[in-house]
Amino acid sequence: MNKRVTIKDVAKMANASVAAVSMSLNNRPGIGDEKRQKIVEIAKKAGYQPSLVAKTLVNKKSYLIGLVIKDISDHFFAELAKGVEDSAKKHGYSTILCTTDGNSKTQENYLNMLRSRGVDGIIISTVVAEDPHIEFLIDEKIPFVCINRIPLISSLKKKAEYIIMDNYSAGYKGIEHLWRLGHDKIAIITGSPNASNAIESLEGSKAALKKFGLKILKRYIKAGNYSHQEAYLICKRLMNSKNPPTAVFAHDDNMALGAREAILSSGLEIPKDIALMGVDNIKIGALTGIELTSISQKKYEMGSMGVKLLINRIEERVPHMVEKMVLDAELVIRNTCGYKMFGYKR
Amino acid sequence: MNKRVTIKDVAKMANASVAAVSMSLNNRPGIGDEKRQKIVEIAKKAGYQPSLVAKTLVNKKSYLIGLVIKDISDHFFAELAKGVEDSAKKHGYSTILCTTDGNSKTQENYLNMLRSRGVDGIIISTVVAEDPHIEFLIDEKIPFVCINRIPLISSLKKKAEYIIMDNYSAGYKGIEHLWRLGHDKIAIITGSPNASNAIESLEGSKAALKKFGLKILKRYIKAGNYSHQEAYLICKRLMNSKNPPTAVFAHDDNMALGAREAILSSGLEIPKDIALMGVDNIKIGALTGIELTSISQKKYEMGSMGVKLLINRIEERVPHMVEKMVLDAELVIRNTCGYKMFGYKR
DNA sequence: TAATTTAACTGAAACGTTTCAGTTAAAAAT
DNA sequence: ATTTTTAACTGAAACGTTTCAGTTAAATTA
Repeated sequence: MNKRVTIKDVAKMANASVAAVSMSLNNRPGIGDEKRQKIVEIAKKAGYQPSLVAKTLVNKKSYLIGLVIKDISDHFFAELAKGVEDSAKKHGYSTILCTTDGNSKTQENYLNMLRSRGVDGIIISTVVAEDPHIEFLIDEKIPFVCINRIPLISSLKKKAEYIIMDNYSAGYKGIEHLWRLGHDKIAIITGSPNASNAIESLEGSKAALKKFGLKILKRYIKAGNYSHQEAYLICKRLMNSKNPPTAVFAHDDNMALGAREAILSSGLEIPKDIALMGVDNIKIGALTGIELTSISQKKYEMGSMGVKLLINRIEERVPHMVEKMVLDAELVIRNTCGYKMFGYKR
Repeated sequence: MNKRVTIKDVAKMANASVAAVSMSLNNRPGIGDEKRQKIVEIAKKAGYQPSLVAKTLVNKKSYLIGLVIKDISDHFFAELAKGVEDSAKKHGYSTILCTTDGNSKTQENYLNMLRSRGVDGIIISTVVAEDPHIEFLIDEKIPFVCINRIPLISSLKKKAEYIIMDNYSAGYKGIEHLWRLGHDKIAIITGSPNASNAIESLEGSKAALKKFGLKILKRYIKAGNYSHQEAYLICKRLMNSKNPPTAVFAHDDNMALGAREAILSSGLEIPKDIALMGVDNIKIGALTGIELTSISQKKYEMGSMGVKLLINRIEERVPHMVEKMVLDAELVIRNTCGYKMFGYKR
């Protein structure tokens, strides 16, 4: 940092009091038009820029929000982050980027840091089902909104504000689609077992399996932790097993893409030999030659809506209530399941 | 923000002076071991967390860096951001994410904001060739490092620290590869005409064209502004022109992917009917069925190295010199140019 | 014209830290 | 036993703002 020109400096230049300068620059009443204009002008000429850190200290308002995600290079989070940043910018807030890489300790450190920096609120999409850190946010009365994942402990869930997709329904719809296409041997690659979205998707999928009279087989249900690489390995193993599935439903597009590599490298064709389906509807899924059937998640919108909620809460303009939004899970049919080629069988 | 427990509070609890507490907690000398321990313990018990904003104000050190990029949902920037954030975290800094969407006014606003927030330094990858804002960073002595793009005004270029790829060479190598594969009608989709990387890539490409005796034709050289959609449109037009190219070299993978959609939608096959090449080597280029030949950019490394340089500069550990790194442009051959199928013709 | 209201302006405290110059008391040196 | 040195500790100023209680002077009222 540098020898900045401070409010004192302009006070001296304008020979006015520090208070007068502050009032002038912030359009507060209590100062004559003439003097105000003079001060404003002098401040401008001197290149005065207020110190947001000093302001933050006295106003107890930082215009800063924290964004806590797993990995910014993941397409899902990148879109989400874009929504967050755009909306924050529009409302006059800045965004501190915190990526945890799924590490709970890192998340804790970040949460502490954000609090120390006096952020006005937090957008968090890394909470796990029984997250030990969320309580701290509530205790400290730091506004926050969960995106995509929520705490599952009911006392916390009640108090938390969130925007999520209807994951149960997503999990259900995927299986339904595959089943109607004629598949009976459907493998599922789930997310992290401690993430609410993964848990609920799986429940939805299981419910559908049951509904359609399909067995819930351990060997067809594998945890992929939202990792491309992991999904690749799992799928590879699945392909080589004695009774390989005819369809794989990955509960995340990145994993679906990993599975795709495994399938293709086995010489199989999609969807002719095997159906593949993901969740999230990331952009690259639409590329010609990929054309991944998926379940749409409104990533950008979740981000931008998220900060809107957050700011409502921060500025308490809106009569306070804990907002909970669950967005519809919408099937987007492309080419990896074969609907367009073969149609529904049942 | 909230009723936090401050240093005063713990001073009272420990009945010690505020100074004593500060010294204890920061491991400064001048306080007895016994008292220090007692204070540390009490602080911990009370859940004391220092206010980084107060610290910043007095220390004139924020442990904050600004990251200024165009678009976080762009794979290139997302990887870069990951490198930046990881490295910042490792060094104890936090990252403020600023996305400009290519808007110069937005960039200016962000730069001012960052200064007002007292960031210790800035990573910026949105400077244009004749950027009017860079000078301000130099004047204010705010450490910054440019990534991927630099100011081209020589007085500024001299003073700026940066990490870039050898874009000239990238532009050259792409044409060379295509030429050796037998192509004479090569279209180029360039980046933004005011970005140094685009300018230099184009120069490299032109030099190669010349070298190999090819004409530099206006109708084959189009500015795509790093936009997928724009490149799609351009390529579509190219395909429909009376004398369509047999190869297109997009100076960015996103644009290459846009071009790819255009080509494929015309019923042409890659690389059989037309060759396609990009720059950046983004991850999805490696997906089976895409397999885009490209020029590798070390995105993550540029980001992490960038903050390393920045922090050296900030903390002035390293004898000060203006660092300039230009990374090799390395051709990564996949399937969109036909090398593996046909080999070099010349 | 004197008393009162109002508007313009200022000084100083406060926000939560660090640090510097002092003060006190114990330890070391004479 | 007195002086000197050292160590432990404290009060207050400073960082750059905002705000509140006062002060001054001009404008209004009686």
